[in-house]
Amino acid sequence: MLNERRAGILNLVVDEYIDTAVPVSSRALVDRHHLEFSTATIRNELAQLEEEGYITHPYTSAGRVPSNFGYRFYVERLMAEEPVTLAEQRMIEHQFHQAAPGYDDWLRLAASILSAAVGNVAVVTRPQRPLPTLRHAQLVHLRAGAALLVAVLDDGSVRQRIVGVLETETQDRLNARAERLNARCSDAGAAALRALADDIDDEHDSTLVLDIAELLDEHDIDTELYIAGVRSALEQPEFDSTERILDAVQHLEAYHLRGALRTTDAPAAGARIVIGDENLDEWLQAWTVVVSAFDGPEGASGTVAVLGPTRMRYGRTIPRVRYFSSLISDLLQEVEG
Amino acid sequence: MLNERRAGILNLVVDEYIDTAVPVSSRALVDRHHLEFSTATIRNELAQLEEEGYITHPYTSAGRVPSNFGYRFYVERLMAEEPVTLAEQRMIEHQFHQAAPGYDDWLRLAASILSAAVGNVAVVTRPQRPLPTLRHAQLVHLRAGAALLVAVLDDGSVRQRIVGVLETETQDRLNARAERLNARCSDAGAAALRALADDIDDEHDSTLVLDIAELLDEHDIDTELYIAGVRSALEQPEFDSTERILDAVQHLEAYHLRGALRTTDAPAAGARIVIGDENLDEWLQAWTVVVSAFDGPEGASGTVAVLGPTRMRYGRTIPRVRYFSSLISDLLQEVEG
DNA sequence: GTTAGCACTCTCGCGGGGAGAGTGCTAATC
DNA sequence: GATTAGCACTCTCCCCGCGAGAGTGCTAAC
Repeated sequence: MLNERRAGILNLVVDEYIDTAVPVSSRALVDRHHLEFSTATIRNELAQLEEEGYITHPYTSAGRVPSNFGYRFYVERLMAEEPVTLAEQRMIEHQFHQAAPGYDDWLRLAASILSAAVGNVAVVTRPQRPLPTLRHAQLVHLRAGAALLVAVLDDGSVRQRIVGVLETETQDRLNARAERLNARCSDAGAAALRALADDIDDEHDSTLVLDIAELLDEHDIDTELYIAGVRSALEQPEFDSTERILDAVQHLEAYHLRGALRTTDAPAAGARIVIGDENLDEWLQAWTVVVSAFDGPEGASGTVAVLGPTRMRYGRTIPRVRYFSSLISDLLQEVEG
Repeated sequence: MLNERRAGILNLVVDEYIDTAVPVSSRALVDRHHLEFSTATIRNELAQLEEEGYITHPYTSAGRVPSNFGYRFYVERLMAEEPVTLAEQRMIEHQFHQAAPGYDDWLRLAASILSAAVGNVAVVTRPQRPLPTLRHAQLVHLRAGAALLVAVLDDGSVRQRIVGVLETETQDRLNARAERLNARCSDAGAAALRALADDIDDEHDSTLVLDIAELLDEHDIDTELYIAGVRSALEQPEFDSTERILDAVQHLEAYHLRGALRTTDAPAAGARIVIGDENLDEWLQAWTVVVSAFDGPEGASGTVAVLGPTRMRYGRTIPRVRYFSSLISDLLQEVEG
């Protein structure tokens, strides 16, 4: 369908457009890449490429712009990847080893370095287990009648809620109660806890167990997200009008991103690329998402993603998302004291 | 200095400008408020007000715009407050009682309702104690040689970091170690922990105690922030150019806001209003911050704030910040089961 | 002290128009 | 048959000018 010359021209068109954000003319192609054909020949080929749906015209006589279909083909067949150089790797790893070890700093750092490297929004999620179990529950006395229930899960995440308790409970009595709960509930998942709750005589203990079960289920809602580089993405020429920026700002909030990342499941190795209208969310139709999963301890997994306009430096972005995904996996493996 | 009529006119100018965002002309004042004087008289008064620094001119022949000094005077002497009506209060309280009790949902909700009520950015911080002490420490086994240290503080906040441990530690042994630490360290502050660490023979326990002390000190860095309403603030006409929006977007990230709120200490009762160049942060020079503190349990305190352009509906914003501040205090007092 | 009147200033929006960039097509060329 | 030169045509973009309109400041009269 696409002979070699035509594919080569498509490649150049996409490269050029990604680089300049300006619709690509036949003249620009010939001049900047010293093609051995005249602009007229190139024009014929461009017309063909348009016919086949790889590129379009913003208006009658302007240069060509890749279509989503064109980007797809480019990503799968044409694109030259720009690998992460050793020097770059060393710089990045250096920054990680300077940060305090811990999810918070590492994941925040990852988002920030990645976004700077690709010039778009980067999002990293904290690793979570699909069906977490309870490691340890705790009750912190707030005041007569109320306590903070803190649950530490087996993937290390922490969830809390305020619960009512007897007016007479002191911190000591709450501790005793918590110990009792831990003895019975440690390592139980939400379903197991619900079953357990029925067998417990003490009414208050039983309610607490149900509370914990609910906390375990809050999974999706509560995923911690680390976002960076909103500004650099919005500086791209596609965001020329204020409404476009405001829309983007609104959607790039944690709440929306969580939903967006949930719909595109991330491959453990390599990266998934979702271009433009391949996205399910409507607001993402003009965006491309490059996403990959990384491994945390105990079967937990997190997500690394980059979001940007469909006109994105794919050749640069994709290897870097892959690299960060495996880098974080490694870091979490090799934590030293 | 400012006779009654002049003050009244200033009041009208500020009201009008806040409402329309258009420089206020003598004609507009006379027509819209049925003044008993002619535009010429008003013009004379406006010229006087300008002389005295309450208002300015964007260019030679345009209407008047309040200066920061004018806003200050308006806020302190002129402004008519728009109290939170009973109906409004009921609606708001209703929403709170529908949410799951807990800092997370409540504070997020507070930010979101407040921002909708005033049409600007709202920020709420989780209540923290100035010098927190340890409630309970915990070690979660990650893998051989590494564990997650989780510290629950007396204000209910949770901090964690990854720490190195002996290769041979199992979860059971980590539990035992944690219990040993809790027995000695409960209710200790950072300073007390540091002193304690010297007396501990076991080298690993001692390191852990120091780790906990560091976690207690992370105070500022780690404040949880709930931000809402960025979009509605940026929709105001002062953000007409894309650079202005991008600058604002960048600065309205959690990282910057934390710094901004730290510099303006919030009064426990009432609200502090910091207008334009009264702000220390440079990027805030075009913003007004209305901030108030609320009480959490155990002497902890949090912050409610609204940020917007200096042209802000002060009469509406200030009572609402006050109201939310006391509402949150109350909610945290009266938690029921 | 107040006001009518007027000259003056500055912005804003609109329309015209020319330059320029590109295309598509046709006819000639290799 | 592929390639190319040439040319007419299209569409955008930007600049410019200009008139309308909004407002002021000032002066002189009330």
